Amino acid sequence: MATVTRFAPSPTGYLHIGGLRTALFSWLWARHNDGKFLLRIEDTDLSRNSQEALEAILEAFEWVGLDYDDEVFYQSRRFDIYKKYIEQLLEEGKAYRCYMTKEELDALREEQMAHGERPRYDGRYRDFTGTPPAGVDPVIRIKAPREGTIVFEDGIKGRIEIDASEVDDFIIARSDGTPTYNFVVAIDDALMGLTDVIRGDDHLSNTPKQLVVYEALGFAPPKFYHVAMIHNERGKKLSKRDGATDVMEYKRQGFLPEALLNFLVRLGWSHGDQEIFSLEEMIALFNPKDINKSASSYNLDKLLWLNAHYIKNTPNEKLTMLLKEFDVDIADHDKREILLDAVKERGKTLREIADQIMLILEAPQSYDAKAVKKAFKGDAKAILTDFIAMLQTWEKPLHLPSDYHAVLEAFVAEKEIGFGKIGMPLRVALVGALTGPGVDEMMAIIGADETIVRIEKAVATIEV
RNA sequence: GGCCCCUUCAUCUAGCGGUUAGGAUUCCAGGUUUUCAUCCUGGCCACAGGGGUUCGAGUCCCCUAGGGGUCACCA
Repeated sequence: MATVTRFAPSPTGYLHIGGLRTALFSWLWARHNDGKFLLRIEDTDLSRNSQEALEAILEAFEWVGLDYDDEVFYQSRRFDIYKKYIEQLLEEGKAYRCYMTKEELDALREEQMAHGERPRYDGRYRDFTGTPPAGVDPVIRIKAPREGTIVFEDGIKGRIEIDASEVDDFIIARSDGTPTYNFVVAIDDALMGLTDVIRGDDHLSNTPKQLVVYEALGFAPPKFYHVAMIHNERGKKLSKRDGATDVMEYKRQGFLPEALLNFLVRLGWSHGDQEIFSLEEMIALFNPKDINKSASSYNLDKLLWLNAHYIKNTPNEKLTMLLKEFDVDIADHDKREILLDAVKERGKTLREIADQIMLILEAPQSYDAKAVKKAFKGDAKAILTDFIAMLQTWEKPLHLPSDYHAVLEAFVAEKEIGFGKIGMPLRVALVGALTGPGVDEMMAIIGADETIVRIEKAVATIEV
């Protein structure tokens, strides 16, 4: 039997990073087995859905490159299917109408709480045969087993046993006739042919309910894998206050999708000591049996490290394209390769790379005070002035970093000075700071004319 | 609170009865780099606690503590 997995978000907000991880696990497992990965939109609560949320989720999927098979399933378009099964259960006596109003239910709950009991439906209409109260639109409840245990073998947590008393006759259709979550999930998972359901372990307590539905309908349940949550750096549930939880926020911050996926796949899953995984390797090596039982904490440093790694290994052509999102267009720059090679190992995000590029391409507006103090001293002014002269009278071509390097070498030889004597003030003159790529590379990138302009401008600021 | 799940360095993790408890990120120290970054080398740092079982326990069992999840006419 071919593996079928799914991701089933409700369109109530953006795609959460935790959701992406379970989606990734499901996707990997389907691809690993040459199976299917399906996308199902859980929009049965008509009042909470939004089109924007749905589009945001699909956009995020596209960005990270997770593709899904078949059409997208929308639960809101499958109400007649659910209705059929509700009627079937009603006829078979496996479900029943409950005429308790919301108010009565609330009152019952309060009373139970007051007695220190667990709030729970008391089953008062389970075997009701009398005349229903007038003016009440009933909900429909499913008959859950009254004794025994509900058992299933979780692919990650192992054997899970829940006492039947923990599962009450839960509502499968609201008083307006719309079906509820645990009911439709079970039906769809069965009808869509799911073999493996990989989801967050916040669903662990839903599983017994869904198994009640499987049982009532005579469906064979899939294999369940409940993945522990991702916590924040303080071990609490990941929330908006912990920084980015929206997948698309990572794009905006300059992360590469392959870095994000690599980061997420290692949160709760591992393959020996391996840290770097290409998508192909993930597909080849992933197996849900290797998923960890325990919750993991989000760790930005590691993501940043991975992102830097992937940026370093991204071809310049692709980098050029990606950088356009960050207002850097160097597609037509004749020293593009030198520029990117010089810069791609100096930033952890595309945004940082973009900043580095602009730092080189644009003449400095100001000079870092510390750098000035360190570099523009002694005979720096005279040295820079003489260097301009040498550049202007240089006879050989000036294109590559090596060409400029030759000038530099000739200069220090003639002046009988150390490299640092010219290197430091030159660096500050070019970019206003004592950091960045080699000065010969920077000169090659901006060209001899611009180099001279920048040095002249710097020289003018040096007193003495 | 009931029920369920979880517990190895600060963090992600390896381990599947016998290991100097390994790797990665962070941090620190060197090296490379005229700077910065990269890169390389080295270092610091962990089996939550207590009982068992066993010749032997991070690994198996029990208890305690801590953390998390869930208890809707939401999904």
